[in-house]
Amino acid sequence: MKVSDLAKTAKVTPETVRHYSRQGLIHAQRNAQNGYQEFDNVALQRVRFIQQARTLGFSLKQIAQIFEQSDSGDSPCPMVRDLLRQKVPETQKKIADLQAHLIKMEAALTAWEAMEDGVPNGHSICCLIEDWETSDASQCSEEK
Amino acid sequence: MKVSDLAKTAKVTPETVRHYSRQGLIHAQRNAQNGYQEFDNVALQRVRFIQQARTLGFSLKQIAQIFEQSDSGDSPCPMVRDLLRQKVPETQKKIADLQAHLIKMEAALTAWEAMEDGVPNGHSICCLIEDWETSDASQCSEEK
DNA sequence: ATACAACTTATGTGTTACACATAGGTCAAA
DNA sequence: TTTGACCTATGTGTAACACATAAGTTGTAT
Repeated sequence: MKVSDLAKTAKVTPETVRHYSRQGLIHAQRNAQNGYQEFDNVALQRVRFIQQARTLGFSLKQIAQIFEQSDSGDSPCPMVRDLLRQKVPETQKKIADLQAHLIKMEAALTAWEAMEDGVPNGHSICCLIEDWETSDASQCSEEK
Repeated sequence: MKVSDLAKTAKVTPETVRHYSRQGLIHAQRNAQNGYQEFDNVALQRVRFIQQARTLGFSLKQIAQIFEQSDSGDSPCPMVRDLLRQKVPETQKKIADLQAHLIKMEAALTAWEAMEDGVPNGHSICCLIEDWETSDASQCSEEK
């Protein structure tokens, strides 16, 4: 398989394949005539693995470590398990943060729906954001 | 206020203040003697505004646009409202995605708890990730 | 046969929002 | 006056690619 064959099969861009190759995440034979990269099914499996791991929030660096473990004959599973265990609370926090933002955004939009647009008056840029913490957008448009 | 005075008051790093200044998000007078930047309360207000807007997911580029609107005498509020309206569904999607990942991660961790570590066998890197889609980690460790 | 589109290569730059390092000038206190 | 803590500008690094460049290669259609 050449770069774009692998890319199509794995449903990524050719650039992504080259990126992984440059980073040493996948390996290729070189065609002696033209220097083109030639990938096998192991590379395909790895690209698919990378995509899976990426959607779980693993970085390429972490994925590289997983491959190193695996290549050296050790099971990467304990490491993956540890990484996942760290990721669970991180993900929970991200969700909580996003939900808090969402609630504020929706509240602000609702409050603004009936409101006049505040015109900048030299000491206020946009009350919508400035009054965020107080969640009090009631005095947003002060004077017309 | 000098760079680090502003930084301390706004609770950001001096680097962040310089970054905003370089990007033109805040403006400074220059001390004629030594070329140091001299900030006023408007700059402080802006840095605080930027922090608020950043936690809402606005990029520095978007914030710059808000300032431009504001500086040219127009109310940035309609723009901010539009941006927020876009952000609500984006945020909802992010939350949904993260929750889906979280469920899978927790399920995988539970399934693995009782499991032996799979040893790489040449065609499997780490079943934990490979069998992600199927959510079926039962045949993870095939042979010891 | 040859022109042409569509591929490949390596390399370098842009993206985001800073953090950090460098080299050097400035300032207040001891 | 020396130290330590500040300031300056500039350049590099981060993550995971996307995109542009210039140049060689391949396959197909004419």
